[in-house]
Amino acid sequence: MARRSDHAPEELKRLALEAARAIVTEEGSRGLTVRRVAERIGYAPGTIYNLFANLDDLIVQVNAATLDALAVVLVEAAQAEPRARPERLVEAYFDFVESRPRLWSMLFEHRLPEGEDLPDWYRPKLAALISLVAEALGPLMPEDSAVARQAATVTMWAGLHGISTLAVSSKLALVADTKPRALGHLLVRRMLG
Amino acid sequence: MARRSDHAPEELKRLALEAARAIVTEEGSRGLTVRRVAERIGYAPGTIYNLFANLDDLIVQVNAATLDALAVVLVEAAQAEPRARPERLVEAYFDFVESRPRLWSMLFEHRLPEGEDLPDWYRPKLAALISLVAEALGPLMPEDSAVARQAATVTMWAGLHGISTLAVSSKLALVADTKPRALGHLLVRRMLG
DNA sequence: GCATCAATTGAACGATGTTCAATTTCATAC
DNA sequence: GTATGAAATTGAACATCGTTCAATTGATGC
Repeated sequence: MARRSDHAPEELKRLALEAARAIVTEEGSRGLTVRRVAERIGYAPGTIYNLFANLDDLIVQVNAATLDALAVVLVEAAQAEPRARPERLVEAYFDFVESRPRLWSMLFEHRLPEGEDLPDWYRPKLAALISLVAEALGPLMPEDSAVARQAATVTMWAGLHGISTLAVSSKLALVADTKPRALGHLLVRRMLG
Repeated sequence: MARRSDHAPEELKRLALEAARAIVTEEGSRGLTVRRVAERIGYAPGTIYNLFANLDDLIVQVNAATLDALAVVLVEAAQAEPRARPERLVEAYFDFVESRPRLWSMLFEHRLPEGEDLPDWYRPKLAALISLVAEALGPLMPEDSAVARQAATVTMWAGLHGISTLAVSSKLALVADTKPRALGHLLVRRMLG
């Protein structure tokens, strides 16, 4: 049984990504295998390789979707009036992380094979996220030059990232009794002067 | 051929950890397998399971050693006169990360199987690191309560962690042309008010 | 020298990512 | 309707992985 026009090729890819997302959500990235994804969508393992170069490619695409979802959430938080934005952004960020801890883990813990780089289409996604925050917080930042504002934004972003990944891997709770979210607010408050 | 008194049991464990460390240093955590470690020390795969519960256990112990090495480096940096400490600590931190990027990656990217926690002896190692920084920077911090100082310290620590892991996975270079180290200094400067 | 015991082995198992020749289905042409 | 060709799908095969464990080996105590 080949060629099922059950699903157009694009549809099939969407199905596979959705299945992968579900597996990671339910049991973490360790449960994500090519065979499980195939089984879940009712195809043979080999079919996955028509849709993705390999398992790493599939993972990167799931991660990209997670990044997109984060962008949506942050865009909304950035609509708030300027002075409320820092709080809103931090809240939105941690709400997102806490609602998808396993997808979040995979997003930042997955490593490509040595020497392989993230695909070119990945960079704009990350850059868009940073720009979003930079523009939302720009009016509130003390620094004058655009370069300095960019540096401050990236630092905040990396800082939030650090807090959330340590929290998700339960390494933060080992050394702090303060909620991750509170540390995030502290960080942003200080970074904005 | 059994019982080689070539190596006492403790010595053998040390050898295995050193072999694992070398493999990760040379080719990253993806190259680390039980069979490769065994081969490298001239034993059969099964022997590794006399020394470690499983591969995850071995990895956690390599990671613990990395953490210990970081502590050594930071202790030295903390000897400086109080006002020079922030700079020195940040420099020492990034020197360390840049000198062992692959060990560093594994330290924070490795995940235990779902539901398994880090061993109990791991917590004090992390806590000691935080205390070290907290005590070194305490005199320079504007906050009054010990709780607030702890929160600020953890935030700095998590922030540096975020910056360095994004840098090591080359995600930072995608969005910032500022050197990670400079972002680290910026973060600490702001966090210390 | 013999028996005991623990360390060590390596074959075996199930599962993994990946490949690819063979098969099956669909669209098209007649 | 049927034949043809292209394309999608299959699933067996391969190498490798983590892990287990009965068998084997070497040292130790008597």
